[in-house]
Amino acid sequence: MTATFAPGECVAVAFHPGTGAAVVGEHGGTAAWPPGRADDEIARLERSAGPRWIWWGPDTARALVAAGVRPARCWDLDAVHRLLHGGWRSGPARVWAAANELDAAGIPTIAPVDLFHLESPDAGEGVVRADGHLDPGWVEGGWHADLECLSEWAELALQVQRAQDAALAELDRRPAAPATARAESAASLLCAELEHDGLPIEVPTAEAIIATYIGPRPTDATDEARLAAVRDELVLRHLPIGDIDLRNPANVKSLLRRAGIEVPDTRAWRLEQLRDRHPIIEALLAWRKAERIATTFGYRWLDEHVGPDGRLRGRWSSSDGAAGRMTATAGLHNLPAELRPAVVAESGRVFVRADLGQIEPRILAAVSGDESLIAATLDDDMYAPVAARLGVTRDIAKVAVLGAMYGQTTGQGAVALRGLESAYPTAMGYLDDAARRAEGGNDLRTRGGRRVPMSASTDSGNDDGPGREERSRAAARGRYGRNAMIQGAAAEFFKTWAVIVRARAATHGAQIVLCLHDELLVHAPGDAADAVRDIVDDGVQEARYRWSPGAGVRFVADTSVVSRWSDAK
DNA sequence: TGCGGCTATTG
DNA sequence: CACAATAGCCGCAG
Repeated sequence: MTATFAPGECVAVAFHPGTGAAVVGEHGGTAAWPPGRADDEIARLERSAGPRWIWWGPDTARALVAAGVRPARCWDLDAVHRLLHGGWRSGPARVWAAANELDAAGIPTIAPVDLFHLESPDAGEGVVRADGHLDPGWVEGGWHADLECLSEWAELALQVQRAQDAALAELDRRPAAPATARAESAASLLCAELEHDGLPIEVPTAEAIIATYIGPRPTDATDEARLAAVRDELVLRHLPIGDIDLRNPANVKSLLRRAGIEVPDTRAWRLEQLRDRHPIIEALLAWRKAERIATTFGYRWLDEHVGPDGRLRGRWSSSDGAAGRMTATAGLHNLPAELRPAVVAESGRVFVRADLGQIEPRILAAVSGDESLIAATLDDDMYAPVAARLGVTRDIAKVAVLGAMYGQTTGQGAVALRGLESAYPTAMGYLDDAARRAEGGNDLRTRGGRRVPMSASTDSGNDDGPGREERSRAAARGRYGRNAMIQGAAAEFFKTWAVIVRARAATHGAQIVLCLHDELLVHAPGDAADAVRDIVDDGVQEARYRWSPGAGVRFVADTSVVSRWSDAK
């Protein structure tokens, strides 16, 4: 039997490669297919109805991408749960509990002994227990015991989606929250694709760059240790004293003391100012650079994370951390600039690279609604009008604005901060308000509706009242909360942009291969370069409208078409 | 073995 | 060295 689904209808899907797939539409249509047919039927439904697929979380997205299905629209219960409730903890049991207003502390777990005879859910009890929680056996794998279970799992997903929909609609003064939930869902799917596709790397080029720091690839562990000792010697020969481990900061301090140099720590920026005091400083800085490559971005890193197809792959999360930025492992978010020449588009393809200009101050203007600051965003360089208004240099204006968003209270920016307060009282008031609430341990919510929990982080352990410790912690919470409102909203804007680009670039055979907080790298067929470039640029304006309809803030992107990542900018 | 401190890299 | 992140090595407690 074949169920029909209306175009754009919400259709929950439970999918497991070994079991098959079950779908349940919001208007009651259902279908289920065994493993052999599931992939094709889902792809067919995607083409015919183009539903908004509802699924429990990233595992389903990964399974679909692995099966070759790349849906256009989705609703990721896990991603929306993290948006609504904050933090990183999620998973079906928590998502279900939150949607049904159950205490997460009451979530049942499987006793360890039961793990050994876990075949199918208890016959006596259904998926929803008497206390309202999901049966842990179902959560741990029972949901894909057979097609019948998949159908029930999909039906439950549909129920959670309705609850989330209602919760989003009730968010006070945040009309963009439902749009943010959709963007966050698509971003989660994008993460599954980023994991699958990887970032194109020219391995011989990467090896050549690594070799300039630490020489050719060691033949074995002994050789590796020998080469490391040779590097150590280049530093230690400047001050031949016994038993110094350069990897131990305390040892380095005493080494420098022999050269008559006393430092509170041995960070590079501090050592750089002491370059002319002793030649060992220069040698030590070079050693640090090489050590970094050897341990973190060397041959082992290449072997572990670059596949035989020349793609660098890491684990992606669509909304980790404080304010919901995307995160990635395997060095995808902190690749040293020196290695970027190794990021090369494949033959016949190009990179369309774009970054959002001055995204955080523009976001500040948008979320605060400060008319004067909004006016400043009309400039390509919004620090210029701010500097003119304050009567300071552009550099001072920039430091002051960034300092206001980070919570800086000392240094050069602090003086100009008073100027900001009188010139842009609405924007500064917005930041101060966020900081005050965070200091008091009150939860925050970003423009797009992401909850930033502060209450959980207020535990101060053993302290005797409001002493210096507690005041310092409160101040740290204030800076954290102040910044989370900006960084979090910027992350929402970025993801909205990214998923628009993802959808439109796909029709040209192009894929996003890197997301970097305010920067996109799209791997596109050479003859689609101009089209994708337009998609990226137009996408910024589309994102501005979707994320914040009606606001007069101008957002800008710097876009270029290159073969090598490092050729941009 | 796990965790905090230090260090380096990025936006 | 403000805000965020990942990741490596070291010393120290258990």
